Amino acid sequence: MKRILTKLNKAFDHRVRLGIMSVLVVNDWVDFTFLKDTLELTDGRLASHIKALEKVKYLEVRKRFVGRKPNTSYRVTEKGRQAFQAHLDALEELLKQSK
Amino acid sequence: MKRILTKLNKAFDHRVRLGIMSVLVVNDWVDFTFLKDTLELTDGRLASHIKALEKVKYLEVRKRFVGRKPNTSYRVTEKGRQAFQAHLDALEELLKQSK
DNA sequence: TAATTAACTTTGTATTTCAAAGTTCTTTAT
DNA sequence: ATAAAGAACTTTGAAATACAAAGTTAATTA
Repeated sequence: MKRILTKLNKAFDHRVRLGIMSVLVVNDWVDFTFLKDTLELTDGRLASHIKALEKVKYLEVRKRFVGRKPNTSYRVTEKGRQAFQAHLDALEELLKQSK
Repeated sequence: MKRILTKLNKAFDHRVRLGIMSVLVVNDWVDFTFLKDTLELTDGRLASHIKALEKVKYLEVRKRFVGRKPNTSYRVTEKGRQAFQAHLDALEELLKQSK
């Protein structure tokens, strides 16, 4: 029960980033539009939260053309997967704490 | 799986507030100093997050003297308890989402 | 040639967070 | 009586974050 809060990752403080991560941990290569539609975000808002996760290397990007359309996809890195799992573990521990 | 993000409560976006709530849901009337020590926060920082939770009526306050010392305690309101539970339920749903 | 689509980026504002210092009230020490 | 200390804040000011709205780029289809 030590240092409860330090184990929670501030990269995941925001619900939009929690949403992005939770979609990405169960799907390999998810594209921008899918995330945008699933999470019901404007493209600017989605882009900025993705950028924050990219910055700490929790996400990687792939840009290509699918048919004739540009397509950008993301997937979680190993580092991101571990960080997210650690965050969830910390959350769980926090919540099952007894008196 | 609809409107995933709207069910997450932004009052609980921050890890300090998650920490406060998780202590309060399992303890009746927790005092300021205990929260401060448990969560390892400065008093200013703790006070400001508590204030945010009070503002939305998730916490109530009791001020009194214990022996000769002033003592301020907090407990979660019914509204707060429900909101927190709803948030945790939403989190769980978010995380168990499948492809 | 014009309009559309995808995926951003930029701009400007508003909100949030924080440390550090200041405050109030009461007790204890000198 | 005066000073110092403790509890629980509040205030201040600065930095970081978040957001909507508008602008951008490159390729595509009408």
